[in-house]
Amino acid sequence: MVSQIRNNKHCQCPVEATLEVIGGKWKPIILWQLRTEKLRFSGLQQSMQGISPKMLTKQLRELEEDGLILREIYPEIPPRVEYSLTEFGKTVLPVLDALCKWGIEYLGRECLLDDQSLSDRS
Amino acid sequence: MVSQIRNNKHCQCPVEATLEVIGGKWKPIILWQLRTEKLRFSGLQQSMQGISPKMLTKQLRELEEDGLILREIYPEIPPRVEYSLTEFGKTVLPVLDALCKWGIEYLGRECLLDDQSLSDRS
DNA sequence: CGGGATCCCTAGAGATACTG
DNA sequence: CAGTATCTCTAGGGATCCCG
Repeated sequence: MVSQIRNNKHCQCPVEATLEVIGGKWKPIILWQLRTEKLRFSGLQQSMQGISPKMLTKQLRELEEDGLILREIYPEIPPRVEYSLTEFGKTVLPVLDALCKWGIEYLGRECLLDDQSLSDRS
Repeated sequence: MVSQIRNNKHCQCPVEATLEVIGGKWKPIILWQLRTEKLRFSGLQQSMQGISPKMLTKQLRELEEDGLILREIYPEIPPRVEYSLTEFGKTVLPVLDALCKWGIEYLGRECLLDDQSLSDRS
């Protein structure tokens, strides 16, 4: 798995390296959306208000390159592509969960995403 | 404490809101450096290879504005300013720890910072 | 449907020099 | 010492149009 990770030489700090993989404006949301179900490109685009197709493509390619998500192409007419979390991708969910919990507890942000399945938040 | 947080209207997702506060290239490192000791501006600058004074100032101001760090000014000649974590700032350490651990475990990054005091990493 | 290609454009980072 | 002030410059995001 590790071999699939982009080797960003400028990332020496593991925190920075992690943020390089799961951080940014869109990646946490993408990972969160894929947490429970496979989604198509158009499905993801709809669930992420305001993202352009170019940006969504870029984020998905990077997540795929890092081995977090799987891209399955069905050679149909019209074409269908489904994205899902890999087993490796699932290992970041607890980390996202930690970020989410701190945001809710200390920043008073409500979780606009589906907050039912935060692992064991009371 | 919460009232001290900048109200970024564009941050609805708590994960994004958290990353707004502790994310980026420099903030995790600053918080990490301050974890065990007060540091002066020059001390921080030395421990963070390559950061410009302008950028360091900006990051410190934002962290202060968000209530994570305390800025103490000693009216001496030459002037002395010391930065330290607030109690609120200490609450993010476990989150940083989670990011750090994932980076080390799954990205194979070594912790170049002082990795002794990662809470209870075996 | 699921993108790619192109153009544009500005926020923000670096470098350098200066100051109370 | 602990920062500002100024300038420059480019990576990266939005908008638009096109393609297999």
